[in-house]
Amino acid sequence: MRLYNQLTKKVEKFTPENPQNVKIYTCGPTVYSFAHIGNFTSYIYWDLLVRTLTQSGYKVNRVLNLTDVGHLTSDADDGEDKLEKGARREGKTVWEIAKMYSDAFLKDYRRLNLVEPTKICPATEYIKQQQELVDRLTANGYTYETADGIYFDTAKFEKYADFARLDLEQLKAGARVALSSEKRNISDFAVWKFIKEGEKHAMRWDYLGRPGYPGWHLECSAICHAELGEPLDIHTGGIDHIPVHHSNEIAQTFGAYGTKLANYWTHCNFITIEGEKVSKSLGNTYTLDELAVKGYEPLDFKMWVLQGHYQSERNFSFDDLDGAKTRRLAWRNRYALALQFGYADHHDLHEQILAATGDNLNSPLAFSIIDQTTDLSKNDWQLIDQCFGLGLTDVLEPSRELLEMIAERDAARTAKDFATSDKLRDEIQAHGYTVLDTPSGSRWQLAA
RNA sequence: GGUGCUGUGGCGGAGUGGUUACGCAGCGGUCUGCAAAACCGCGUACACCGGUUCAAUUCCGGUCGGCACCUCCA
Repeated sequence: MRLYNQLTKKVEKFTPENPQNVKIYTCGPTVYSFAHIGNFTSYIYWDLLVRTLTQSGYKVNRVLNLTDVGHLTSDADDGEDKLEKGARREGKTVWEIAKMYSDAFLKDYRRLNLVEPTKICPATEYIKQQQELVDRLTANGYTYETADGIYFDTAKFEKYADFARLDLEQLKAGARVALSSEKRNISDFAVWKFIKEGEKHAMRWDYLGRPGYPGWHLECSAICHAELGEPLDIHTGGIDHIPVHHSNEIAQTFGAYGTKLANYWTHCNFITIEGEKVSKSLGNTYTLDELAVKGYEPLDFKMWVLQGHYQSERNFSFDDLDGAKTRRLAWRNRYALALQFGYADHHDLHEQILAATGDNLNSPLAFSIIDQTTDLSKNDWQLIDQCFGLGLTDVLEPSRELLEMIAERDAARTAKDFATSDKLRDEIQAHGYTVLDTPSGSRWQLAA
């Protein structure tokens, strides 16, 4: 198994600390609105990662967090809390908002046939651990206090800029957010925010004798420490996390525990939609439900995602999605034929697929192998489903009545009674199946 | 301004110093009562300019594009 590692900026051989307990942490969603296809792109690629590791014989122990704590929409002091905003918009409490969107996320997660994490951790269930982390940072001399919170002093962690190759001087020049007057360095970040008297903030916890809430980077370090322990084998996320979120996680964990957070850091690229960046304000993104309305199953979308490589920029378009949908239907029908013809197993298929996916998750190459191998067996397709989770083998076989109808049509056709034969074919089609006439008799397929 | 990624046939998308990627769409053929499917075949792709080399889409240098992140974001 080879994997790109952001720590070294190159593809490396993957060697876990313990093959029987490969520790993976995935930065999860902030649950303040419905997750869209851009969000799910990353979880689909991490599903591929987990499946590839499992297929390679590793035992995966994976934690996914849910950011259900409200955080500021920007670093500016007057920024608005996303959950609070969502709650006001929908006339619900912040807790109801978090619950509702967490449930929606997990429902979509399952619709995409994504392997369940070993544990899913809502950040609000780890407040004590986050406070303890701040305690340790303070005890170790990494923090300072301002009027609005407790900040991490990034100047105290000399390797801060290395991970993202940040140029802190230049960052200052190009920053689009004004430097808070009390921050010592442009890259310093809040680990704990105070709630001022009279300030509305529904989610609040007492800390150091006053109400407040955790900074938005804190939860990942705290949950990793509590649930997995450092070093993790792999920490995943989107490329947007590299410069800020993950740099901060690394700094916090080192500051609190003196340890390396993870051995491998891997990030997926962002997709654009019809040539534009995914943006909620542009309203150019889609949820799985919105795709379903247009006639695409969640797994058709997953097929589209896996046709590309996780590190490349993809542009989503419906023309492309049509292609992925067609290809997936063709695969399901190849499975249907495998059921009816009973092809022999291809014993080297597993090895061939792993040679591709094990090489930095090259799913497009794996797919080409599947297309080039004819007459795949039932078992082969089941293996492919284990590798990619595309729901190819949950094909619903025709009922006994339908099979009889197919046989009846075949008989009519052999007797050259084409009127009856064609009528039966239409009826069968109405039930969602297409009939194929092969030299060895009629076979069924799923209708498009 | 900084950092990183990227430029492959109609579209998407792997890969490689010299031999078919693959998929979708299209075209032709075999088969077929018709249709469908399946199978076979077809398109003279690798941004541009130099360099290295017997040979470069593949390595090196430069030019010109495109994109993302640096702000909550996967």
